[in-house]
Amino acid sequence: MLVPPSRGRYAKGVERREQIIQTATDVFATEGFEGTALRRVAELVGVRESTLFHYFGTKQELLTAVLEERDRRAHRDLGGEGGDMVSALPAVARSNAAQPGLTTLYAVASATASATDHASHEYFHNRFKAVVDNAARDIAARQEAGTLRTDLPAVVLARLLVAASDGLQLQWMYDKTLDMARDLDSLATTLFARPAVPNNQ
Amino acid sequence: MLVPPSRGRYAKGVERREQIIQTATDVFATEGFEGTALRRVAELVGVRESTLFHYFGTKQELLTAVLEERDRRAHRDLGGEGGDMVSALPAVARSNAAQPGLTTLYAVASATASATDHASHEYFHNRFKAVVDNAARDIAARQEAGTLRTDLPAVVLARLLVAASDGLQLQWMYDKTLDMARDLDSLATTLFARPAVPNNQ
DNA sequence: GTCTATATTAAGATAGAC
DNA sequence: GTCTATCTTAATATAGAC
Repeated sequence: MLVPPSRGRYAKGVERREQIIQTATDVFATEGFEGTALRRVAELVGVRESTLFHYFGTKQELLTAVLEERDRRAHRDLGGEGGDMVSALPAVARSNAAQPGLTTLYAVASATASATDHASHEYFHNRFKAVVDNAARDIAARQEAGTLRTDLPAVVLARLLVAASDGLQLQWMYDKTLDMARDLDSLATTLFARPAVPNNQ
Repeated sequence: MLVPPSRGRYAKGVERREQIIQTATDVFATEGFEGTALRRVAELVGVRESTLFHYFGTKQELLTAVLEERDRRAHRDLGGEGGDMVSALPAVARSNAAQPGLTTLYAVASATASATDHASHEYFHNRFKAVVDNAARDIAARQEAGTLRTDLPAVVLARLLVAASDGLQLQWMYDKTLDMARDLDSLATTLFARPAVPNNQ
């Protein structure tokens, strides 16, 4: 990311890299992160532990790669760029509900990495900024189009939308019968709706 | 709990118990939970480690006691029972922002304890239920009083309010310049406001 | 003042990190 | 394999009921 390799990665390396991330995703999602030794991941991939460290210098770095890959997939699955985030969040929630292990992994990591010296701190810091900014851009566009309330700044609505998303996820982790997508949809469509001009009082 | 003590706790024991919780609160809030040995807490209290284990069977149990005491205090500081939760949350947020360590401790623990076999799982499960129920009761009362929108069920609004609260806290952990209280106030007063009856369109 | 539950500690087993 | 932190067990000191 910082220094591009002078020769580029060999095809085999790229593939192995993906394979490790995929396996680590499964293992971390199933057995947790803290409690799991990289040995498990290495065994399932069919390589030595040292091979893992060749690709990812530390266990935390591998975790960050897993989370980044999750982001990339979510992004891909929900169609391209920044647009339409308000209506996309319920779908994201539905997808997350279908992957309890991975979703919990994200939640735990996001809370744990808040210490500034934590290895994944920068990742989450940037992620929150990017997600809120994206949402704000989308919301601002809708406000200009007249389909969203304008009595609060787009950034505030964006923060609240993202916050509700993460907060509902936490509640869902303790009660899997909760329908995050439904509640988020209520927020996005009903609460964010443009209030009618008052006719009296 | 199962067998009630035949004689009850001595005054000395009650006091020491409180002292341990207070010290553990400071230590965990400052140095974290995972990374901290109970030895540190014992030293600061001025007792042996085994004394800690006499009062709290496990480290997790001590953590749960710390979190419960935090709840009790927050409850006390904001005046009595369930009422007025909607307008109280911004104040809670302000109070939390003034205690970054303790707030982070709660956030990390709440995400970590979601596994059903985790020692603090039941505590958080009950807590979420109680907090959302309280909020829902308050919101329902305001809906009947005509001061809150009625186009969404009280429970949904309650879940969203609590979710926004926890979610904003997470964002704040990565950007301490965020004003959680202000955003929460916008949610509670503006978004939850009763929409006017439309006059046209 | 005696008695026994509770408070405290000492010593060591176990498990996990490095 | 070594080291450190968590937890157990058992034994001693002390508070407070009677």
